[in-house]
Amino acid sequence: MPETPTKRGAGRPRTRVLSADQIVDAAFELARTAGTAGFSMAALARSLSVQPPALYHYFGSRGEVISAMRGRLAERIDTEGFTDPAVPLDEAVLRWARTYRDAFAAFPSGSALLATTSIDGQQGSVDNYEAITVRLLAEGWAEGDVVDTIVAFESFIIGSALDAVAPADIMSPGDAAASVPAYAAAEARRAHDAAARGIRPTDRSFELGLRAMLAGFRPGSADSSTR
Amino acid sequence: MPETPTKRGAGRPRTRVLSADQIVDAAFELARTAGTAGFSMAALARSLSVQPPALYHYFGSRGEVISAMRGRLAERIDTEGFTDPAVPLDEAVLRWARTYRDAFAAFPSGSALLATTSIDGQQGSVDNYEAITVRLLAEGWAEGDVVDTIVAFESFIIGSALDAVAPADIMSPGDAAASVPAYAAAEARRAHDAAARGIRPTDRSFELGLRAMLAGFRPGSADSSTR
DNA sequence: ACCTGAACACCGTTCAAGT
DNA sequence: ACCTGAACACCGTTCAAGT
Repeated sequence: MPETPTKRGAGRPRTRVLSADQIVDAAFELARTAGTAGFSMAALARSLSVQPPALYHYFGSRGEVISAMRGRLAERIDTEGFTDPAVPLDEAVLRWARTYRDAFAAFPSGSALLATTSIDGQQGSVDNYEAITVRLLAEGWAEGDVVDTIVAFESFIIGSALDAVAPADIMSPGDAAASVPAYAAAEARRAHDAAARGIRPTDRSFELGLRAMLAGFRPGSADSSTR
Repeated sequence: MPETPTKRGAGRPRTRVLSADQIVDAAFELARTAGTAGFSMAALARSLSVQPPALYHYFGSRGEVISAMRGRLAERIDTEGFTDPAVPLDEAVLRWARTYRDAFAAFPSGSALLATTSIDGQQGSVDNYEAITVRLLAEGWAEGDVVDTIVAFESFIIGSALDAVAPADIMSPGDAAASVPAYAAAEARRAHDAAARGIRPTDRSFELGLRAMLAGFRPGSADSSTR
């Protein structure tokens, strides 16, 4: 939807029409309204009332736009609990994991892209990793277990973010309910319990899994599982 | 690459050229060789030496082809441990989770697609859920926790499958190493330890996280975390 | 029924303009 | 420097053919 129907002719405009930040803003808005399938450079350009090639002055490719979106999301992840000794480790992890999942669940295709795109050089992400590493070492983690612990939590968080943006009925047995009575009953119960609590089923799965990982991950817990 | 350069004219061929199974076979081969970006109906048709519209006689859309691939992968997930009382629960979960991750890590874009596509009506998947549900109930799980437990494990597994297909250096601090000394050292240690064990770092993260979840998830463990 | 060929409405990206 | 317009090589999907 062009906000101003004034036709821009060819040539450099007198005043700058775009900015990298503005493009990223519009990209989030587009991802929210158009979804993963509708997320294209052409649609992004339309939402900004410019021609697609104009975007390439600010970003070298579609991938770079997505990478910039990822950087924005990373800013919303709260890792401050790790550097504050007054915050217990469990609490720090809970805050980190919840803000992490929320940030990426807000960008439907973000989780998958995040998970498969290299962090390399993304200064923000790396700073977060440093804070977590320092804290885990202080809590007694073996140096060789620190990154594996972070990756295991991130895998759970990213998988949970994907689940959070999945269709609400993704776990429903549908027409097959009659042939899987125990599962169908458990699934109905889950939906009912979540509704009674005023949350989504996916939210409780996340909290449950997160606490299980917290309970299972203790310093040295890796020793027995090393093969 | 056309295997036979014989030009097929218009009209129904005397003998059937395609089959649904054959298309799915070719789709896996294409996903393997061309990756997510190169996975298109046009490329799939080329690999089968047919024109793209021919595929639509067997599958209604690109999404249906992917759904069929997902069905194939689901067949490779081992849930037999859950129905065999001689197999301890932990062992059953380990087998299930490992075969699950391996199956989807073999199909790069599969994990993200799996996670965001409804299971609804997929008979194979639902049968697996029934077996797991029956076992968890027998082990003392509350009915209201069963599906959340399954979803939490699946979130971890899918996130881990994404990590397994990510670039090997995804956790490397790269140029930022100097500014994050503790993390850089821990990351180098992780890479070194994995190499010494003859495995990939991502494999150990998976095993570590899986065992943490197993240790943390016990019947009734949800009670204290319900909010 | 099962394929080709033509067609439609899209893409991402490049590049020569114009100011 | 920063935009438009034209162009290229692709897409997914539909539909009218042909046998």
